[in-house]
Amino acid sequence: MSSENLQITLPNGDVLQMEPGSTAGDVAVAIGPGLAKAAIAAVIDGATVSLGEPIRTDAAIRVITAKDPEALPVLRHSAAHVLATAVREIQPGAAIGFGPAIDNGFYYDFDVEVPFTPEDLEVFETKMSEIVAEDQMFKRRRVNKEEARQLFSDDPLKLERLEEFRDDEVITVYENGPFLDLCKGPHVPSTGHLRHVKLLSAAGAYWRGDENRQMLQRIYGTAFQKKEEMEEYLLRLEEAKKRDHRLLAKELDLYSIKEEVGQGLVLWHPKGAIVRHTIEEYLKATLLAHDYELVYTPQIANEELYEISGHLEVFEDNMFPAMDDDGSRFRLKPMNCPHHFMIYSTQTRSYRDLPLRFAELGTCYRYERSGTLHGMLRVRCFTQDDAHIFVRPDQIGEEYDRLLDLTDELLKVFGYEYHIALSTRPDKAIGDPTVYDGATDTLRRVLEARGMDYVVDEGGGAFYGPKIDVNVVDAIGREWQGGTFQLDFLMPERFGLEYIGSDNQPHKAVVIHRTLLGSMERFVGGLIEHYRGAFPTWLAPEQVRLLPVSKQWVESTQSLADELLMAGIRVKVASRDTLGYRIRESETMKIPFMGVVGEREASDDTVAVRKRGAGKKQDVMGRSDFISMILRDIETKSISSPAI
RNA sequence: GCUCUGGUAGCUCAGUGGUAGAGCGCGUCCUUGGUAAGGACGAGGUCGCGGGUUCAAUCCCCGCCCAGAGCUCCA
Repeated sequence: MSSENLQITLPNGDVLQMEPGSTAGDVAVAIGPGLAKAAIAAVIDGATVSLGEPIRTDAAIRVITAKDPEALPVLRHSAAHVLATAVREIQPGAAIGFGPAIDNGFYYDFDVEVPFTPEDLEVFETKMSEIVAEDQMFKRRRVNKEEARQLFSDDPLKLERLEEFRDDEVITVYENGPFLDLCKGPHVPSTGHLRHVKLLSAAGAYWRGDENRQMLQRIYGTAFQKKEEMEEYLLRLEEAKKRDHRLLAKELDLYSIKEEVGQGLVLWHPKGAIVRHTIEEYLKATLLAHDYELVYTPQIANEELYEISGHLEVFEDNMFPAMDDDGSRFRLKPMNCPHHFMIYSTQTRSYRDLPLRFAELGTCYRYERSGTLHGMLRVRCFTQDDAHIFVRPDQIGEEYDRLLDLTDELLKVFGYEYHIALSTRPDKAIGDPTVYDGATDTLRRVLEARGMDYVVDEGGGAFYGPKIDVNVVDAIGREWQGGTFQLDFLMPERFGLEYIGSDNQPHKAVVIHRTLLGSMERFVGGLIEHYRGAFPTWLAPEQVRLLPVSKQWVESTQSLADELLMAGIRVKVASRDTLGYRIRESETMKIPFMGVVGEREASDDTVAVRKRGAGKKQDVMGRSDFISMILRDIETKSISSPAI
């Protein structure tokens, strides 16, 4: 064997001569003992592989250590194997499904007779630490299909996957201790690397995500390189639990969902309603200032409308059943667009009229599957901050620019960061691909011109047009679905939405479906979690609570309350129970300002002001100063004070 | 919709094959308070709904309703 050495290019540009048959791990050793020790995996020509992977051709190689972002998924995937090893040790009959790394950890699916309990998870976790302590090597092996069939003869799920391989495809298996898995890898060198692993939950999951197939039992877990990272992640989970809008909303009396009314149907209590009302008023004022026109449309429509739109064909599963009226069939509207199109088509429109922007806080009804309902975030009746913008093709770019301006203006007010995603043409797209792609390029240019960071979801667009999505990032870094600006070439065809051009000929308008906040339900639900229930003053249901030190000072306190009310401030006087009790209650209810009035304050016309979250710290101030301070907070929609 | 878990006072939960408890909240009274829970007494329950087993069911069994976790992340 006298084949030539392999030319290995390292990230710093150095070229290493390696003997044929060398592995990625050998490269790490050749670079230095420190790296060899820290190495977890390697990237060969862009593909992440295990250190045991032989190098076949000249290649660019980068060795991955715990510090590299690629290391975490490798670690977690290996953790999934260790989990499967443990489960198999304890329940040898458990058939194994898939066990990938996922966003925040990993899972492994098992086909077992009896679902796992939390106690099972503890047992598995203990077993896993033993496997980690044994430091079993992850050994990679290439096999052909026939060998693989024999290796996995007891694992029907693996066999099913196996049969999907082409005969010429490379099939690899990974072995650690007693456990063997059909797996493309890569893996860490040995189980000893998995020092911080935790199992989190177990639940059913369909084999291959298909609800027509058998249900497997999925165990979720997570793994980290460092203990502190694990602790931080678990803390974040705790924090998210504390912010759950369903719990906070109960404590703060914002909304409820009653069985007697129906699943997924939100009852807005006075305190929740005032939050929503305040947002809606602000939103409508902002839209009018941005040259939108408000419209109102009914919540039902003749079914024929949805035949024209095509919803009946593609969306019927998500629509409530029809109501019959002497041969006409009516549907609760699942979206507002067809109604808005009908308004557009009441007149012959000129190219000079466009863009036309019809906005409505439109209440829609969708039949969501019961298992997907979730507090205010997924409901069956919701009010959408909806608008349909009718433009000429040459106006698309400018209109998207305006939409991005408006988004920025709104989301800043609520203290949200956001990410932008551009979705491009899918295979199933209708119409002329050059029109679709041309429009997509226009959107891309708008984003580029604004210097915005964005991700591209290739093929993620709807079949009728590309879109830009705005995902908001909340106070603890979670992403929520926010705005979406969807271009539509299809509905103008279906509804004959035209305008007369300067050439005196009719042309098809282009529709932009857009929502900025999404639905009021989801937006307010998200805000509750974002603010942890501590709404900024302009949104707080009760902005000020006034506390007379004793009944003696109720009258003086009430006169201050009257002044606040006159100024348009939401205020309550609380005079029962002890002062300490009332202060505690005000804090619990997350009221932004407390004002205490006793002998001193009553005599010199002041108030002792205590801000939410500020503890004992208080400012004694004149009553008019107090009012103007609160008004300033409301007018500026301040999100920084008082403490959230 | 499917799998699992749960449903007991307005809320959070304990409990038992012999028709039920706590804390908070609520009501009344006492206390008239100076910065995160003053005290006493009291009202409040078809133990989710329907059926079955049993002398007896809130508890055991079956069905249903509702809630929670999960059901995309592909060897």
